[in-house]
This record gives sequence, structure tokens and C-alpha cells, in this order.
Amino acid sequence: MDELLDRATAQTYASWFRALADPTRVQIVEYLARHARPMSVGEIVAAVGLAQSTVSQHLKILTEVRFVLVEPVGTARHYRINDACVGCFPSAADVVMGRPAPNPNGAC
Amino acid sequence: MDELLDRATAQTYASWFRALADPTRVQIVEYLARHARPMSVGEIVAAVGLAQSTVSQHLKILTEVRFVLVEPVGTARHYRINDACVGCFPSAADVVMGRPAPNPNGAC
DNA sequence: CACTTCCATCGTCGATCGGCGATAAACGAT
DNA sequence: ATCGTTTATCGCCGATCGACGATGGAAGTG
Repeated sequence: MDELLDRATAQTYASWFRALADPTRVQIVEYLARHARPMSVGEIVAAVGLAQSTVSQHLKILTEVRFVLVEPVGTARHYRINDACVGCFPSAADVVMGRPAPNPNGAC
Repeated sequence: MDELLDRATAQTYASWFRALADPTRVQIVEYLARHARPMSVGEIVAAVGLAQSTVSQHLKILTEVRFVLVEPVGTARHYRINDACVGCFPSAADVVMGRPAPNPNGAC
């Protein structure tokens, strides 16, 4: 009767979409993508004009779903888009079709 | 220098993703899609097992981005998936490519 | 060693979210 | 007109979010 999509799958989908549910994170992702090179936190801070701690928190959320990747370079950390995750990011059609949600902890 | 995606576009993208950023809304959308027919609020309430006011609020959020459509039928209101919006729902690739966000107030 | 730079984390604050019950509004039926 | 049904809206509450400043840790430089 109920036949609902199981909660765990729904939650995984929701966490994917939540990663891009904030305009600042959308701007960060687009910014990283357009300048197609790893960028430091300082560069991103200068671009978005928010506090460093705020940007760092946004980057953490984006990396938790493997949407951006990070690589330590000396004392800096270079962030870049994970092209694989861009491709596997779920669409509304995936939800509608009831397809299994991509695993955010996996390799996409 | 800044070259950020303009805030309005970013906010439009964010509101699209926010509509599916809650597991209950994901379940509602999948439920509406699988039973491919207009469904009343009461049916959806029975399926998700939450209070009627809560479900009504979720349906409001989903209709605001035209993701589901509503049609009054007597005293009831029938909700159904907007197939056009399923197709035009933005993907991560759209964000990365800087494509203009689909207008949630338009006809998709 | 000290000192600087770059960044993550912590604590706080106001705002928003997701849930609820209660109420109101719209409509059909009696 | 009244009643019952169906749904939207309101007010409230606890939890989470997004922003900030301050602190602290890791790495390079003197």
C-alpha cells in the first residue's frame, strides 16, 4: 500500500541535492569549473567575498559529497571539481524513475 | 577578477535543488511518479505517514517550482508530476557549464 | 627556535526548516 | 442553512543552517 521509496535512498538523494541548495555553493562550483584549475581557499574567498571560515565550511559540504576534490599543496589546499561526480549527479528523472542513488562516499 | 555566477541565477538553481533537498519530498515525488495518476492529499498523507499539514506544506514547496501540478477536483485537489519539469530540472552539469537556470515560474 | 601564512574547527547568533496541532476556508450533500 | 469532508494556513517548537570572529594546527621561512 505504502510502497514508498525507502528512506535511506531518499535521504541519499536529498543530501546530493542539498549540496547545491545554497546559492553560494552554486557560485563556488561554477567558479571552480570555469577556471579549470585547482584553486586555493584564499582565491575562492576573494571571489565570493565571504569570511574565510564560511567558505571553508561550504567547501567541506561540497567535498563531503565528493563534488569537489581537495589536494594539499604545501600549506595550501587546492580544490577542484570532481568531473566524475558532475556526470553522476542525480537528476529529477533519476528520482522519478526510482533509480538507486549514487553513493556519495564511493568513487562515483 | 570576481567573475562569479550572478547571484540571481545561483539562487534560482539553489531553489530548484532545495525542492528535492528533503527526503520526504523525494519520496513524495517518486510516489507521485510511480502511481502515474493525479493523487489527493489524503492519499499522499496515508503513504508518507506524516501529518496532513506537513504534507500540504511539502506539496506547496514542490508546486512553487512547478515540479508538481495541482488541479482542484470538487473539494479535493489532485497533485501530479509535471513531466516537463522533470525533463528540464537542472543538473550539476548545467551549473558547471554556467547555463541559464530554468525559470521556476515559467512553463519550463 | 621563532614567525608568518594558510586553512580547519569551534562557539555563537539570528534565520530558516521540518514537524505538529488547531483553525479556517472551500465545497458537496443533506 | 447546516453539516461533514478535504485541504490550506497559522502559530509554535526543536533542530539545522549560514554567517561570523576567534582559536589552533600544519607547513614553509628566517
